[in-house]
Amino acid sequence: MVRQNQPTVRTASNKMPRRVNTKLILDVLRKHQPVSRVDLARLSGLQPSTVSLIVEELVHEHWLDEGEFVKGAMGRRPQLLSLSHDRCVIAIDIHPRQTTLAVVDITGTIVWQDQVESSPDPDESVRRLIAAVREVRRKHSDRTCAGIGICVPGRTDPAAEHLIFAPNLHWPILALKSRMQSATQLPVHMDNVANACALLEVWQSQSAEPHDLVVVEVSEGLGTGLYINGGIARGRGGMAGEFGHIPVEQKGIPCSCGNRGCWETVAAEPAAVRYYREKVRRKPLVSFPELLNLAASGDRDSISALRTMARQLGRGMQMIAAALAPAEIIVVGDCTAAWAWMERAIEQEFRKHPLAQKVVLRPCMDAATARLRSAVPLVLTETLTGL
Amino acid sequence: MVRQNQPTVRTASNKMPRRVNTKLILDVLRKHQPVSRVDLARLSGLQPSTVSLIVEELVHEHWLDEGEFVKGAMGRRPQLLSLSHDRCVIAIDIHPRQTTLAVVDITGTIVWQDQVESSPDPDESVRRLIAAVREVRRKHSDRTCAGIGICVPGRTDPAAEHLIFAPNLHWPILALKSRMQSATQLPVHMDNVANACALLEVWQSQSAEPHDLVVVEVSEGLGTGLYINGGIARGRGGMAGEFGHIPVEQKGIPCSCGNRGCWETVAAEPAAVRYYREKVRRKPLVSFPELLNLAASGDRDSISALRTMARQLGRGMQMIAAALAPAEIIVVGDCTAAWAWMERAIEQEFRKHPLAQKVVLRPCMDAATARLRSAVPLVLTETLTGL
DNA sequence: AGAGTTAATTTGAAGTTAGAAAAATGTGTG
DNA sequence: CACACATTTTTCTAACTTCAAATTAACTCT
Repeated sequence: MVRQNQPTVRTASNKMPRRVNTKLILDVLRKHQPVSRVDLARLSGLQPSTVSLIVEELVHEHWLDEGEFVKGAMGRRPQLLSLSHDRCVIAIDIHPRQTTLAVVDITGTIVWQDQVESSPDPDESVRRLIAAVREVRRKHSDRTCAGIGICVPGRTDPAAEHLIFAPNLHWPILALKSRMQSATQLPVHMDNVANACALLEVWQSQSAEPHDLVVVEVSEGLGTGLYINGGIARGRGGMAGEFGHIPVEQKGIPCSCGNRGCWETVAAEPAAVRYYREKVRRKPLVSFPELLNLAASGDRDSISALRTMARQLGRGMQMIAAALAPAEIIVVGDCTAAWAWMERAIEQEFRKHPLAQKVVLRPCMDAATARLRSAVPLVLTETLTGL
Repeated sequence: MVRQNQPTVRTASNKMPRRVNTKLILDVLRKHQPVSRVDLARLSGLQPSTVSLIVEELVHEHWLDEGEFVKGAMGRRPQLLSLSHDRCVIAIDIHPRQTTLAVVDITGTIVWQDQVESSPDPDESVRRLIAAVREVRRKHSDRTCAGIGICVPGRTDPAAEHLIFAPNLHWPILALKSRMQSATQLPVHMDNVANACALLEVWQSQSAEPHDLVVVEVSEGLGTGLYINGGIARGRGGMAGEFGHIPVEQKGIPCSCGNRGCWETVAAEPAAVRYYREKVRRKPLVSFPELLNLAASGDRDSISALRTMARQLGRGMQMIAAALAPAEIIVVGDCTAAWAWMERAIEQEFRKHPLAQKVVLRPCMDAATARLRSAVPLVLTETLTGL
């Protein structure tokens, strides 16, 4: 006799096919829009009749817009369908020195964006953020908001309820997600930069079936977002992806994690600053952004420091390539601004490993908007599978 | 106008809920058998009526056996259901020095097993294997065979059609899968030891929802099977899991991959043999099995060599813990016979890493039968989702 | 013997898709 | 300008599903 009563959600009801097929239609549409119903049927493998039913529903719910009739050869003219600019999500990008609020429609277009000033008092910061979101919703009340996507630096807990580790962030965000959720009555999804960017990359990918990819986020620390088997690998306690804390130097310098010689200690921003100071005679105190500026102005020592960092990045990425054989490794972070100087060094070192030959290695372009646009998959991947 | 006609299988028909729920029922049953229909409903979250329909089907197709009526307190007596011993799979375990053929029923019981002698001629070996399978099917024709699961040392190609890398194996198995498939008209699934064992561990797991886990296979080389996000992580070209080829020594000895100082060079069987030879004055040529025997007879030097290997294993597993945060790391291989001597060393080294604290580290017990029993999930995970 | 209890089945309603047929909406042609 | 033909889209029916409620089955207790 079994008495447990777990409210399992693993069961499939007779509504499941509709959920799956709706997601499928939207996926195909995202990659091929604008597209007609027949082509949607051809591309998805569904029957035209089924496509029509689903499309009707989606148009009615403002996911899709019916467009022009295409003048073609013979026969009835197909009507083009596109993702509606009416549906949007609210994006919140929390960055060490600034917080950005934006409205992004489901096509990925940033409709509106602005900074939100944070306060020294974390609680006040959250209040301001909530107020700003309310304001934005009112201003854009003509659009249907699908939810809120929050992109944070640092680690979130398994359920992405709280921010549990955010060294750079000077205001620890306690229960931001739940407070936002109850204040706005919208679905709120929060995740760290690396995971969010990984989701965005998959979302934007043109390939039919998603392949595994890894996002390496370089900042004060080194974080990775692992997209494996159709989802973000979270691991126990949401701690997966700490390649940055794999030791790579036998007698390295101490790391924040308590260990010594972690990859993070030789390949993140502080390491580049350190390399610079070791080179220059009059040891100046420079921040990483300043280092980037120096490099941009042609300063040799700073470029050299960035190259050293790049080599160390490439070296660590060998581990990622060997461990996971992802199709792509994508670098995110301020350092991508210096990609021109780093590319050769990082490539040279990375490709030394026999298992690194076929991995595409590239920077995430336009990182600032990427963090905002990532709110779309952040919200929709769950919203769509959930209903 | 779109002209592509990909025969996509991503669509959901109205039969999909049945597939999903059937799999769910079997999953719950596997973990709680014997169990009644009502309890199945409670545990799965499905309605009793739905459970009855699915159970009826499963009984009819010989997946389930109806058992006794339980004498309980009041009310109509529930009828117990169990996995049928009637359904079985054929397991083929290809091991460096021997190939084992077995009949395993879906409960995991090994019904019959025997060795198949291999020939110096690979082609002849395949023919003998096929003949042996035919013989076994005739002998066990009273059972319904769900398919064939082949467990191989070495790497298979992405579609697991061919064996592409099997250094230890002296007969390269060309197209074993397809030849077996056409010869027997049964679904054939082939995978390497680490992946197969990972699937088995998940299959046997008593926890409700599967957690990520990693199987480390120690033999001549070091291979891993990564179970992440509900499936084996394969990566591009099926090359995921090569933690063994991550460099861990700055100036290590050359590795078969072309690199130097890979984890594999310091923690696999040849490394243990090397450590032994470095210790002993009269350098004797011993194989790893001989080393294990020496250790079993109390020989200090061999035990010391195994301990050194164990420390190196623990060291490399830190990488796995940091990278993936799996709930478990499971060691497979002949060396598990020496676990008594290795455990402390491996634990001590492994737990040094701050991210390795919560990972369960253990050997796979009864590895020989594990390789055979893994044929069940190897065949059924796809068979069940496929229909 | 009858009330109470629990398990399993039956029945009807509602949601889905597939597939065929029909309708809509064009072009080309005599 | 009627009419055949082409192509897209919708309509309609059959077949499957699950769910929820009602019913039946089988047993215990008083």
